[in-house]
Amino acid sequence: MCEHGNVAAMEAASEVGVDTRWSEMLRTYHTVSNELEHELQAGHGLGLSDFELLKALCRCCGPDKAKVRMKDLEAEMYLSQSAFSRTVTRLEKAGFVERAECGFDRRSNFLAITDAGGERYRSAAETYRAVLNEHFA
Amino acid sequence: MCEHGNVAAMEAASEVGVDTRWSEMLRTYHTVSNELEHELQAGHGLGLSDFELLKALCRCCGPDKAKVRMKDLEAEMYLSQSAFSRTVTRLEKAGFVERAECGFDRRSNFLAITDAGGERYRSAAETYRAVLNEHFA
DNA sequence: TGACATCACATGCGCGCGCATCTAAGTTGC
DNA sequence: GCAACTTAGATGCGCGCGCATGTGATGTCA
Repeated sequence: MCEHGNVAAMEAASEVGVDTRWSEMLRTYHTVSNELEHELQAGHGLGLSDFELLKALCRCCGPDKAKVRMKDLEAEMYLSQSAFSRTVTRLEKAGFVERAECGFDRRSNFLAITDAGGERYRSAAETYRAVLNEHFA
Repeated sequence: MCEHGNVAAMEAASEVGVDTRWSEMLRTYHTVSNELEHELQAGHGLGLSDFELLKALCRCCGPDKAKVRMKDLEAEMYLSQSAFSRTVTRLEKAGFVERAECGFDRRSNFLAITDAGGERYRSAAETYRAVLNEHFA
Protein backbone atom coordinates (compact mmCIF):
# COMPACT_ATOMS: atom_id res chain seq x y z
CA MET A 1 0.00 0.00 0.00
CA CYS A 2 0.94 3.64 -0.43
CA GLU A 3 3.21 2.64 -3.28
CA HIS A 4 1.55 5.24 -5.48
CA GLY A 5 1.27 7.83 -2.73
CA ASN A 6 -2.50 7.36 -2.68
CA VAL A 7 -3.54 10.77 -1.42
CA ALA A 8 -7.26 10.04 -1.39
CA ALA A 9 -6.81 6.96 0.75
CA MET A 10 -4.45 8.78 3.08
CA GLU A 11 -6.84 11.67 3.45
CA ALA A 12 -9.69 9.29 4.10
CA ALA A 13 -7.67 7.43 6.71
CA SER A 14 -6.58 10.71 8.23
CA GLU A 15 -10.14 11.98 8.45
CA VAL A 16 -11.31 8.81 10.11
CA GLY A 17 -8.49 9.20 12.58
CA VAL A 18 -9.38 12.79 13.34
CA ASP A 19 -13.01 11.92 13.83
CA THR A 20 -12.12 9.03 16.11
CA ARG A 21 -9.75 11.16 18.16
CA TRP A 22 -12.49 13.70 18.73
CA SER A 23 -15.11 11.08 19.57
CA GLU A 24 -12.84 9.52 22.13
CA MET A 25 -12.02 12.89 23.62
CA LEU A 26 -15.71 13.70 23.86
CA ARG A 27 -16.44 10.46 25.66
CA THR A 28 -13.44 10.68 27.97
CA TYR A 29 -14.06 14.33 28.76
CA HIS A 30 -17.67 13.73 29.78
CA THR A 31 -16.83 10.63 31.80
CA VAL A 32 -13.99 12.24 33.71
CA SER A 33 -15.55 15.67 34.21
CA ASN A 34 -18.78 14.14 35.49
CA GLU A 35 -16.87 12.00 37.94
CA LEU A 36 -14.69 14.91 39.07
CA GLU A 37 -17.78 17.06 39.47
CA HIS A 38 -19.49 14.46 41.63
CA GLU A 39 -16.50 13.56 43.76
CA LEU A 40 -15.42 17.15 44.35
CA GLN A 41 -18.97 18.22 45.17
CA ALA A 42 -19.72 15.29 47.45
CA GLY A 43 -16.39 15.33 49.25
CA HIS A 44 -15.48 19.00 49.34
CA GLY A 45 -18.44 21.11 48.21
CA LEU A 46 -16.60 22.32 45.11
CA GLY A 47 -17.61 22.29 41.47
CA LEU A 48 -15.01 21.43 38.85
CA SER A 49 -14.62 25.05 37.75
CA ASP A 50 -14.30 26.13 41.37
CA PHE A 51 -11.49 23.65 41.81
CA GLU A 52 -9.76 24.54 38.56
CA LEU A 53 -9.84 28.21 39.55
CA LEU A 54 -8.31 27.48 42.94
CA LYS A 55 -5.69 25.36 41.23
CA ALA A 56 -4.80 28.14 38.79
CA LEU A 57 -4.75 30.65 41.63
CA CYS A 58 -2.34 28.56 43.68
CA ARG A 59 -0.13 28.05 40.65
CA CYS A 60 -0.08 31.74 39.66
CA CYS A 61 0.51 32.92 43.20
CA GLY A 62 3.39 30.57 43.64
CA PRO A 63 4.92 30.24 47.08
CA ASP A 64 5.75 33.95 47.41
CA LYS A 65 3.21 36.15 45.67
CA ALA A 66 -0.13 36.36 47.43
CA LYS A 67 -2.25 38.08 44.81
CA VAL A 68 -3.02 37.88 41.11
CA ARG A 69 -4.95 40.23 38.88
CA MET A 70 -8.29 38.73 37.93
CA LYS A 71 -7.71 39.31 34.23
CA ASP A 72 -4.42 37.44 34.37
CA LEU A 73 -5.99 34.49 36.09
CA GLU A 74 -8.89 34.49 33.68
CA ALA A 75 -6.45 34.19 30.80
CA GLU A 76 -5.11 30.97 32.34
CA MET A 77 -8.51 29.31 32.30
CA TYR A 78 -11.01 27.93 29.87
CA LEU A 79 -13.93 29.93 31.24
CA SER A 80 -15.60 32.95 29.66
CA GLN A 81 -15.22 36.27 31.42
CA SER A 82 -18.72 36.11 32.88
CA ALA A 83 -18.41 32.53 34.08
CA PHE A 84 -15.06 33.38 35.61
CA SER A 85 -16.51 36.38 37.41
CA ARG A 86 -19.35 34.34 38.86
CA THR A 87 -17.01 31.54 39.90
CA VAL A 88 -14.97 34.08 41.84
CA THR A 89 -18.18 35.34 43.45
CA ARG A 90 -19.14 31.81 44.50
CA LEU A 91 -15.70 31.14 45.96
CA GLU A 92 -15.70 34.48 47.73
CA LYS A 93 -19.10 33.81 49.32
CA ALA A 94 -17.74 30.46 50.48
CA GLY A 95 -14.75 32.25 52.01
CA PHE A 96 -12.10 30.58 49.86
CA VAL A 97 -10.85 33.65 47.97
CA GLU A 98 -10.84 37.41 48.53
CA ARG A 99 -11.07 40.26 46.08
CA ALA A 100 -8.74 43.13 46.90
CA GLU A 101 -8.44 46.52 45.27
CA CYS A 102 -5.52 47.22 43.03
CA GLY A 103 -4.00 50.59 43.85
CA PHE A 104 -2.56 51.19 40.39
CA ASP A 105 -5.64 50.52 38.33
CA ARG A 106 -8.96 50.91 40.03
CA ARG A 107 -10.71 48.88 37.34
CA SER A 108 -8.71 45.82 38.30
CA ASN A 109 -9.12 43.52 41.25
CA PHE A 110 -6.48 41.41 42.84
CA LEU A 111 -7.47 37.95 43.89
CA ALA A 112 -6.04 36.17 46.91
CA ILE A 113 -6.63 32.72 48.32
CA THR A 114 -7.60 32.53 51.99
CA ASP A 115 -6.29 30.04 54.53
CA ALA A 116 -9.58 28.18 54.37
CA GLY A 117 -9.30 28.19 50.58
CA GLY A 118 -5.80 26.75 50.67
CA GLU A 119 -6.84 23.98 53.02
CA ARG A 120 -9.90 23.10 51.02
CA TYR A 121 -7.87 23.10 47.84
CA ARG A 122 -5.22 20.77 49.22
CA SER A 123 -7.72 18.23 50.47
CA ALA A 124 -9.74 18.39 47.25
CA ALA A 125 -6.58 17.95 45.23
CA GLU A 126 -6.17 14.46 46.66
CA THR A 127 -9.60 13.47 45.38
CA TYR A 128 -8.80 15.12 42.07
CA ARG A 129 -5.55 13.22 41.63
CA ALA A 130 -7.21 9.96 42.59
CA VAL A 131 -9.89 10.35 39.93
CA LEU A 132 -7.39 11.31 37.25
CA ASN A 133 -5.09 8.41 38.07
CA GLU A 134 -8.03 6.07 37.88
CA HIS A 135 -8.74 7.19 34.32
CA PHE A 136 -5.34 8.02 32.86
CA ALA A 137 -2.80 5.86 34.67
CA MET B 1 18.36 7.61 36.44
CA CYS B 2 15.94 4.92 37.45
CA GLU B 3 18.86 2.67 38.26
CA HIS B 4 17.33 1.96 41.65
CA GLY B 5 13.80 1.76 40.34
CA ASN B 6 12.92 4.98 42.15
CA VAL B 7 9.24 4.41 42.68
CA ALA B 8 8.58 7.75 44.38
CA ALA B 9 10.14 9.67 41.50
CA MET B 10 8.26 7.60 38.96
CA GLU B 11 4.99 8.14 40.73
CA ALA B 12 5.64 11.87 40.95
CA ALA B 13 6.50 12.02 37.26
CA SER B 14 3.45 9.94 36.47
CA GLU B 15 1.16 12.24 38.45
CA VAL B 16 2.46 15.32 36.71
CA GLY B 17 1.86 13.57 33.42
CA VAL B 18 -1.68 12.64 34.33
CA ASP B 19 -2.45 16.15 35.49
CA THR B 20 -0.97 17.61 32.32
CA ARG B 21 -2.90 15.22 30.12
CA TRP B 22 -6.12 16.27 31.77
CA SER B 23 -5.32 19.98 31.61
CA GLU B 24 -4.57 19.73 27.92
CA MET B 25 -7.74 17.77 27.32
CA LEU B 26 -9.73 20.39 29.18
CA ARG B 27 -8.26 23.18 27.09
CA THR B 28 -8.59 21.33 23.79
CA TYR B 29 -12.11 20.18 24.56
CA HIS B 30 -13.33 23.69 25.32
CA THR B 31 -11.58 25.22 22.33
CA VAL B 32 -12.86 22.67 19.85
CA SER B 33 -16.37 22.28 21.24
CA ASN B 34 -16.86 26.05 21.33
CA GLU B 35 -15.72 26.37 17.74
CA LEU B 36 -17.87 23.44 16.61
CA GLU B 37 -20.84 24.91 18.45
CA HIS B 38 -20.40 28.28 16.75
CA GLU B 39 -19.72 26.99 13.27
CA LEU B 40 -22.52 24.43 13.32
CA GLN B 41 -24.98 26.96 14.72
CA ALA B 42 -24.02 29.76 12.36
CA GLY B 43 -23.83 27.60 9.25
CA HIS B 44 -26.50 24.99 9.82
CA GLY B 45 -28.63 25.92 12.83
CA LEU B 46 -27.45 22.91 14.82
CA GLY B 47 -25.98 22.64 18.29
CA LEU B 48 -23.12 20.22 18.87
CA SER B 49 -25.34 17.71 20.68
CA ASP B 50 -27.87 17.97 17.87
CA PHE B 51 -25.17 17.15 15.38
CA GLU B 52 -23.69 14.33 17.44
CA LEU B 53 -27.13 12.78 17.76
CA LEU B 54 -27.73 12.94 14.00
CA LYS B 55 -24.29 11.43 13.48
CA ALA B 56 -25.01 8.55 15.84
CA LEU B 57 -28.41 8.05 14.26
CA CYS B 58 -26.93 7.81 10.75
CA ARG B 59 -24.28 5.41 11.99
CA CYS B 60 -26.74 3.17 13.87
CA CYS B 61 -29.25 3.13 11.03
CA GLY B 62 -26.59 2.18 8.57
CA PRO B 63 -27.53 2.11 4.90
CA ASP B 64 -30.37 -0.39 5.33
CA LYS B 65 -32.13 -0.02 8.67
CA ALA B 66 -34.31 3.06 8.92
CA LYS B 67 -35.11 3.12 12.63
CA VAL B 68 -33.35 2.74 15.95
CA ARG B 69 -34.79 2.42 19.42
CA MET B 70 -34.22 5.58 21.41
CA LYS B 71 -32.66 3.71 24.32
CA ASP B 72 -30.14 2.09 22.02
CA LEU B 73 -29.15 5.41 20.51
CA GLU B 74 -28.94 7.00 23.91
CA ALA B 75 -26.44 4.35 24.97
CA GLU B 76 -24.18 5.43 22.10
CA MET B 77 -23.98 8.99 23.34
CA TYR B 78 -22.51 10.98 26.18
CA LEU B 79 -25.78 12.70 27.10
CA SER B 80 -27.97 11.99 30.10
CA GLN B 81 -31.36 10.46 29.46
CA SER B 82 -33.14 13.77 29.96
CA ALA B 83 -30.78 15.76 27.76
CA PHE B 84 -31.08 13.10 25.10
CA SER B 85 -34.87 13.22 25.24
CA ARG B 86 -34.90 16.99 24.85
CA THR B 87 -32.40 16.90 22.01
CA VAL B 88 -34.69 14.51 20.16
CA THR B 89 -37.59 16.90 20.82
CA ARG B 90 -35.61 19.83 19.39
CA LEU B 91 -34.64 17.86 16.28
CA GLU B 92 -38.19 16.62 15.83
CA LYS B 93 -39.58 20.16 16.02
CA ALA B 94 -37.02 21.17 13.40
CA GLY B 95 -38.20 18.32 11.19
CA PHE B 96 -34.90 16.41 11.17
CA VAL B 97 -36.00 13.26 12.98
CA GLU B 98 -39.27 11.47 13.64
CA ARG B 99 -40.42 9.44 16.59
CA ALA B 100 -42.36 6.33 15.62
CA GLU B 101 -44.18 3.87 17.83
CA CYS B 102 -42.67 0.50 18.43
CA GLY B 103 -45.30 -2.18 18.00
CA PHE B 104 -43.62 -4.69 20.29
CA ASP B 105 -43.01 -2.49 23.28
CA ARG B 106 -45.26 0.49 23.71
CA ARG B 107 -42.85 2.08 26.16
CA SER B 108 -40.20 2.37 23.45
CA ASN B 109 -39.98 4.77 20.55
CA PHE B 110 -38.20 4.21 17.31
CA LEU B 111 -36.28 7.11 15.92
CA ALA B 112 -35.88 7.78 12.21
CA ILE B 113 -34.01 10.47 10.33
CA THR B 114 -36.01 12.43 7.76
CA ASP B 115 -34.82 13.42 4.29
CA ALA B 116 -34.35 16.97 5.50
CA GLY B 117 -32.39 15.65 8.46
CA GLY B 118 -30.11 13.61 6.23
CA GLU B 119 -29.39 16.56 4.00
CA ARG B 120 -28.75 18.87 6.90
CA TYR B 121 -26.48 16.32 8.48
CA ARG B 122 -24.40 15.81 5.36
CA SER B 123 -23.81 19.51 4.82
CA ALA B 124 -23.05 20.10 8.51
CA ALA B 125 -20.63 17.18 8.45
CA GLU B 126 -18.40 19.11 6.05
CA THR B 127 -18.14 21.98 8.51
CA TYR B 128 -17.55 19.50 11.30
CA ARG B 129 -14.73 17.74 9.48
CA ALA B 130 -13.15 21.05 8.55
CA VAL B 131 -13.04 22.21 12.17
CA LEU B 132 -11.65 18.91 13.40
CA ASN B 133 -8.96 18.83 10.73
CA GLU B 134 -7.98 22.34 11.65
CA HIS B 135 -7.35 21.27 15.24
CA PHE B 136 -6.16 17.67 14.99
CA ALA B 137 -4.44 17.31 11.63
C1' DT C 1 -54.82 -12.70 38.65
C1' DG C 2 -52.97 -9.15 41.67
C1' DA C 3 -48.99 -6.80 44.01
C1' DC C 4 -44.56 -5.12 43.11
C1' DA C 5 -40.28 -4.13 40.69
C1' DT C 6 -38.43 -2.48 36.45
C1' DC C 7 -38.09 -0.12 32.15
C1' DA C 8 -38.71 3.77 28.46
C1' DC C 9 -39.48 8.18 28.18
C1' DA C 10 -41.14 12.96 29.58
C1' DT C 11 -40.82 16.91 32.53
C1' DG C 12 -40.27 20.36 36.69
C1' DC C 13 -36.47 22.35 38.72
C1' DG C 14 -32.14 24.60 39.73
C1' DC C 15 -27.62 25.66 38.05
C1' DG C 16 -23.60 26.98 35.36
C1' DC C 17 -22.55 28.58 30.97
C1' DG C 18 -21.79 32.15 27.07
C1' DC C 19 -23.53 36.40 24.86
C1' DA C 20 -24.71 40.95 25.02
C1' DT C 21 -24.64 44.94 27.59
C1' DC C 22 -23.67 48.17 31.32
C1' DT C 23 -20.68 50.93 34.48
C1' DA C 24 -16.61 52.85 35.85
C1' DA C 25 -11.83 53.73 35.06
C1' DG C 26 -7.85 54.28 32.23
C1' DT C 27 -5.78 55.70 27.53
C1' DT C 28 -5.11 58.21 23.29
C1' DG C 29 -5.18 62.06 20.06
C1' DC C 30 -6.28 66.65 18.93
C1' DG D 1 -8.61 69.49 28.81
C1' DC D 2 -12.13 67.17 26.19
C1' DA D 3 -14.05 63.48 23.15
C1' DA D 4 -13.56 58.94 21.55
C1' DC D 5 -11.83 54.55 22.37
C1' DT D 6 -10.36 50.70 25.16
C1' DT D 7 -10.25 47.86 29.26
C1' DA D 8 -11.80 45.36 33.84
C1' DG D 9 -15.35 43.56 35.80
C1' DA D 10 -20.54 42.80 36.92
C1' DT D 11 -25.04 41.42 35.48
C1' DG D 12 -29.67 40.40 32.78
C1' DC D 13 -31.00 36.91 29.84
C1' DG D 14 -31.83 32.58 27.54
C1' DC D 15 -30.32 27.90 26.98
C1' DG D 16 -28.72 23.22 27.63
C1' DC D 17 -27.46 20.25 31.16
C1' DG D 18 -28.16 16.64 35.05
C1' DC D 19 -31.08 15.20 38.97
C1' DA D 20 -35.19 13.81 40.76
C1' DT D 21 -39.64 12.46 39.86
C1' DG D 22 -43.86 11.29 37.30
C1' DT D 23 -46.51 8.32 33.93
C1' DG D 24 -47.57 4.44 31.70
C1' DA D 25 -46.19 -0.15 29.88
C1' DT D 26 -43.78 -4.53 30.72
C1' DG D 27 -41.87 -8.31 33.40
C1' DT D 28 -41.97 -11.30 37.66
C1' DC D 29 -43.49 -14.10 41.27
C1' DA D 30 -46.80 -16.15 44.30
